[in-house]
Amino acid sequence: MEERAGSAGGMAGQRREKLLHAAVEIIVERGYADTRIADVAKRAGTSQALVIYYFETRDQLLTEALRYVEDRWYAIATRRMEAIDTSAGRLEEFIALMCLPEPGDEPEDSWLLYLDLWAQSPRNPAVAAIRQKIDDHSRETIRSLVLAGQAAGEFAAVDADDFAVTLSALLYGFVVPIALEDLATGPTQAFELSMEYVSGRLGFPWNRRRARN
Amino acid sequence: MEERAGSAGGMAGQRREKLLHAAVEIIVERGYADTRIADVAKRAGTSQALVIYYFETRDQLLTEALRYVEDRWYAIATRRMEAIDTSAGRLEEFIALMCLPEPGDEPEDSWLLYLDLWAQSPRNPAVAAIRQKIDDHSRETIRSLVLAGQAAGEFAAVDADDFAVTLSALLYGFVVPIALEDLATGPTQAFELSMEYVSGRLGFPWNRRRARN
DNA sequence: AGGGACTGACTGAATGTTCAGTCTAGAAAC
DNA sequence: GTTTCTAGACTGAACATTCAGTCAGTCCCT
Repeated sequence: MEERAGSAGGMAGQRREKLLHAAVEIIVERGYADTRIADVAKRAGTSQALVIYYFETRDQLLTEALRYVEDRWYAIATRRMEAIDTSAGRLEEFIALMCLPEPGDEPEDSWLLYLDLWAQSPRNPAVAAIRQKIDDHSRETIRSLVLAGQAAGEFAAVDADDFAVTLSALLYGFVVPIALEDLATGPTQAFELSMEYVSGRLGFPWNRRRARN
Repeated sequence: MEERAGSAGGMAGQRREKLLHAAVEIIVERGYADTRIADVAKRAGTSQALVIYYFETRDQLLTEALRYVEDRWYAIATRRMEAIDTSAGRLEEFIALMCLPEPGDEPEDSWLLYLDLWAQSPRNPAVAAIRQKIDDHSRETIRSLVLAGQAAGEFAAVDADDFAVTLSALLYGFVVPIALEDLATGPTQAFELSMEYVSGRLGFPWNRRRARN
């Protein structure tokens, strides 16, 4: 153990984040319902009691872990999209982020987390709130992208709300087979079919390029 | 390890089905992971030991319950679709069955089951197989409907496979908010947006009617 | 009588949470 | 500058409960 814990804030904050990171890993491996405090503690190299010391209850640990993932995902997504200047390009990036797993992905980016998120939602209000926020965020991202693209003359005049609801559903529908590695609907196919729908509906040109390393 | 207990006998068969029915109810109420043998036994009015007597393990009980639901759903769907004579009408019925919950619905028709099905799939091969079968079945249903409609001149010439994959994803994407009663994407909206996509893509006329008794 | 359907009582293995402290770093007191 | 004190970080060991699965035996039909 190199570091001593004393200094207020700094050390404790790091410890907290390490626990969250460990929790996410275990959730992906064992599933939300089968994630034990003991597993998380062992993965983080500490005691069970410490986990409770930081999070009070198992439930709070797990829900905070989900929030942690969600916040990180959108932070990355926002940064990546802002680096692109056309609405069509941004929308394509958004779709790629959802459909195409990337080589250096952390386990915490696994879509498996979303399946657990959905399954826990009906009986866990805290989880349900996280899911609602993610879904709203997704729809709003698409909606504002469409409006911006229409204002810039890139996109045809479709109802932005209806389009957002539909595309969001389509993408989450693809999340299931992608997360479960269903051979019948691979990431590339999901990406291309999504782009075909989007470009067709919004009336901008798009052709299968992007080998996505 | 022989055959399952009394799969042929009258009384035993009924008992078995009652247990499955109870299991489905409990899964919908408490969630797959939190479904206890004791809950199922109590709901069915028998003892825990009897449940094990019929199903050997908790896992077999739960996976068989999922199979039971799936079989019943498709039996009903097939019957309903066969009562309609146009491909467009059949497709509409299929979409309605997926999007619009009906008044007299048994709890076992709840889409909540699907969320659990997906969440269990990554770590439970038996569940994964059921999910795969359901998904394949869904895609194949759509695909053959499209081919039939094209042969009859009802539908435009789209790639039936791509269309099936896309529509299947869209519908399952709508299943999430419908099951979770997300106000942002209600059943009626999901149905109408799905039909708009389908009619637009396949090139047949459709207008918002159907009050769905 | 015999066999299948069925049960109450039990067990052993988890597992979330509590608890009674230990240890350390720095502040306060001297 | 040394000692004392304090608060927070952290832990090992229990505790209390929950559950899947076992077992010895009962009931009932033929």
